[in-house]
Amino acid sequence: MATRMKDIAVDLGVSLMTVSKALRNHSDISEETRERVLKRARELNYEPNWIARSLATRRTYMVGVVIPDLMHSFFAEVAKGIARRLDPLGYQVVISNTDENPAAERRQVDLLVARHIDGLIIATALPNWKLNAHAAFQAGATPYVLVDRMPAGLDANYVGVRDEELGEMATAHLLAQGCRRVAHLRGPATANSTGRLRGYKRALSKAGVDFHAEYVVQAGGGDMSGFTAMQHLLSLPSRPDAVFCYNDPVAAGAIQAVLESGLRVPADVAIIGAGNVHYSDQLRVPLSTIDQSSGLLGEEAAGLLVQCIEAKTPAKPSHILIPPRLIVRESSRRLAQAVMRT
Amino acid sequence: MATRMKDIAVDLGVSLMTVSKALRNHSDISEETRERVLKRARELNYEPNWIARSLATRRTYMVGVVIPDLMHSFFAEVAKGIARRLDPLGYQVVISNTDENPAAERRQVDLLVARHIDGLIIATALPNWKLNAHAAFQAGATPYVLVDRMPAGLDANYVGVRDEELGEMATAHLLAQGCRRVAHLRGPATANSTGRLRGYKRALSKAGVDFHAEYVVQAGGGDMSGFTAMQHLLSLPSRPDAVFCYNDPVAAGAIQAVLESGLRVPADVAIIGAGNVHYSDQLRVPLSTIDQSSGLLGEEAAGLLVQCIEAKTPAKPSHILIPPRLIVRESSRRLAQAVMRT
DNA sequence: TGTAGTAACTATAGCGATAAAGTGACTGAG
DNA sequence: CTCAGTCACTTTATCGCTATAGTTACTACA
Repeated sequence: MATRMKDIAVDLGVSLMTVSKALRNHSDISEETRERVLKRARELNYEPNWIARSLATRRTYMVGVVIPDLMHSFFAEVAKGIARRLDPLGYQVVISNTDENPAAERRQVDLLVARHIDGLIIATALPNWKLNAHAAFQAGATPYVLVDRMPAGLDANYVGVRDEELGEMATAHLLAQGCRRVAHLRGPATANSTGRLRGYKRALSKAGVDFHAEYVVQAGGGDMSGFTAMQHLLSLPSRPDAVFCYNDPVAAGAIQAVLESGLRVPADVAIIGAGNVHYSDQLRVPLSTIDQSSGLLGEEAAGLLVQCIEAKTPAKPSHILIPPRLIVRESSRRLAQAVMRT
Repeated sequence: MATRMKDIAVDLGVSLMTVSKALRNHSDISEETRERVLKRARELNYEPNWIARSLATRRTYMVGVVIPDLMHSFFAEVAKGIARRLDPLGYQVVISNTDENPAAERRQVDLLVARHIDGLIIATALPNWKLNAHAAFQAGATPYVLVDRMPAGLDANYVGVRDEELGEMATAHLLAQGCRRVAHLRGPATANSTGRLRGYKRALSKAGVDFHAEYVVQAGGGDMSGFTAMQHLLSLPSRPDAVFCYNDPVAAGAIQAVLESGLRVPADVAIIGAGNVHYSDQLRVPLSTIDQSSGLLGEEAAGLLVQCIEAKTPAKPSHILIPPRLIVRESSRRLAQAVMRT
């Protein structure tokens, strides 16, 4: 069996507590004894049993991460960012997948809270964070931070991208390419999607281009929805010459729809997405996108969460917003100077 | 604070053990008392404290999963398969990323074992599983299962694909398209890569095509390595007209190299990969590939692991091999009948 | 009628740590 | 010389649960 503190204690003829304190650099122990304990611990290959420790301290040094889709490289990158930040601090990251399913999300959150994780980072699939959405949070005060997705009507710790700025940046880029019939495939009814839509409108108005309601079509978030939504746009009497898509998967679906209809990207329809998922540059038409610094997002979320965990008193929710970055590739490049601009 | 068994016990005027047994459906308890306990537990919203339980039972119901790259959708899918199988059994899955780095892998495995996980599933980044590779396994007898990657010189529980069959299938397909100068971008020096290479050779010999050593080039495993390795192949005096790539990322890199050199895929060079990663059909040229049933792989590995965990006596290692499946897309389709063949 | 046997609980010890309070030997100020 | 004040430990009490060994009543059988 593994060595326990007691073994070291008996071995050294001291009390168990002396060992415990020595190992944790407690001030109560003489330099000499500490050395003896540390030495023997190393020799016996002692490893603290964190289960016992957790029971006594009520800390598990585990952090839960709940994301809608592991397969979406954006979230995988967020998760890696989180781990990168938390690993050196001794936290173990536990990732759960919800497949964009609110019920699954609730279940996973409950499971993690029941596991007594110290904190939670969530990219939620819930469009609005109704009271009672996550029962676990009412009772236990497990600290949590939201990333990327900001559900409507909630004030919580949040780390995300400036959505309005993102929408404006993407749209302005398309306008700068000379496109005038710029459409938008918007996402689900979340604060993010609404923010991006606002940015889209603002860019149009700044450029003095009229807003046409039929140019804004709802797409879910996956490539299939992008495909069908794009088909709809293509069927309009006055077909758009550019589309700002809610995210990269939607954009990938949109490109497919355009190509299948016999039109060209970007010559006939310029397209830009958002998220800069890692295969975007290998698509049939390398995809222009707005980078959301997914790794950084994760790191910031982790940092904020640790703050909350270690704070004695629960501070009021804070928001960290990261600026978007335009990445121009082939799918939206119509003018030579566009290359320069980036 | 959360309700404890003791609260229920006092509340009901029975002993703590009665509650404990009742909640675990122990035979020792009368139907009537059990009902009373269950009812009160529900009312008080009791949730067992698994940390305490773990301390007493020496089981955590956590399973570690160590993979080389979360961003690679193949592994993300394996992880999802594992979770799909383990979740209903009450296990929590803890995923760790190693970035293909052997040292990181060792560290992650140690961390997980120190966490007292019940078992481990590893897609290793170690080419050969030297003695002492994972110190954790010498001492503690944490059961583990390897997936996908089979390091050389080891007999352990393993779940993977029939590599030789995979290599033969891919190569035979390219030959069937009429290609005769079929090259192979092989992976690192692992049993998998070697198996695929054997399959490649066998297909050639079965078709009566001579084997040319210069047609086999080492590529790491990522798209960059595929890109440079392909450039090398293109510079050969007798340039290949088809390439079987170790995996999809390598194939994606290879396609890029071919296109950049001004040649066409598949007209000038047909390409096939392996793994069927989820964006393969959205690449510049939709990629033919060999599907490895990644989700199934994960499920099987999880099933095998649970068997090991629950076995009283450690059984001898078993191997589960899954047959590969050919998926023909544009990157290798030269003949009309190829469409029929699939 | 006495002895087993069973059903249904209860009591006692841990699991491997930590927190908080206690103890004895010195030290030093008044 | 005395008494409070450190220093360096040791003791005791949990943390919340489980395993194992009692402990009562009853029931049953010869």
